[in-house]
Amino acid sequence: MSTDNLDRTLAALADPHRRRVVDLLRDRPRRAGELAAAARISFPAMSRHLKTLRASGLVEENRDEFDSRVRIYRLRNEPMMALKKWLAATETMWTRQLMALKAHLDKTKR
Amino acid sequence: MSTDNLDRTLAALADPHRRRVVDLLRDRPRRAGELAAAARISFPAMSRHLKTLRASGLVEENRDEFDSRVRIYRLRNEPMMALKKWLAATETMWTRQLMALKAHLDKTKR
DNA sequence: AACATTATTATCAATATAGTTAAATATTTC
DNA sequence: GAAATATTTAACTATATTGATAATAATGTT
Repeated sequence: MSTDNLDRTLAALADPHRRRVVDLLRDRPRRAGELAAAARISFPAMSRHLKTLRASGLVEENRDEFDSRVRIYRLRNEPMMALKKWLAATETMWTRQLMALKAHLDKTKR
Repeated sequence: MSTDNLDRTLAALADPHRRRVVDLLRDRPRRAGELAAAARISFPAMSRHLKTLRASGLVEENRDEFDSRVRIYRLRNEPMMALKKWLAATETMWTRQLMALKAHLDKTKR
């Protein structure tokens, strides 16, 4: 089965460390090293998680304007919006079912 | 890092076959065999995917009322709602940032 | 230029995931 | 009760993921 963008978003979010990163980036953009320290894993491990997150489009990277050794990661909202949209479809289903149930009950009552 | 419920939900949804199942179950509850056929994978493979989905709480299983050999799977909404809630937190962030930007622009204009 | 800092890529071992076929379980049908 | 049906569990293989340490790359500092 082909792996579309939503798949990669969900796969990226499935890992606890990566979800932690997303949660941290919600507050503000942060440097790679800061994220590694916060997640209590090695720099290389975090680096690969960030790569995964970047590939999914969930985060973007920019060099610090004063020290280009430093890479600042920040959240992108597009993948989240896509996920939200997919979730909305599920909700539509529930609404539909509730309406069907209501219709049924109304009919039975008659 | 501990694997909480949201992690398991996301991990379950990360697999394309399992997302396909969720999409199929949106229409209506279906039997295990029907899902395997629709996803073009073997019964055992589907069975394990369903087990994963059940463990995450995304689906529930019930025997068919007329033929108890048949197992009917249907969607549960609770994990989806939890996911939606988590997503909402991210959106809050964007709103906050936009408001901050607006405040900044207002100040600069003055 | 030499050294320090920030982060990534390479390599390897451990673990997890997913698929397949064969066997087992439970239930219905004849 | 023997055969058929629906599904799961077992056993095994192939592939992917993740983490750690060592090596590399790029930039900044003295």
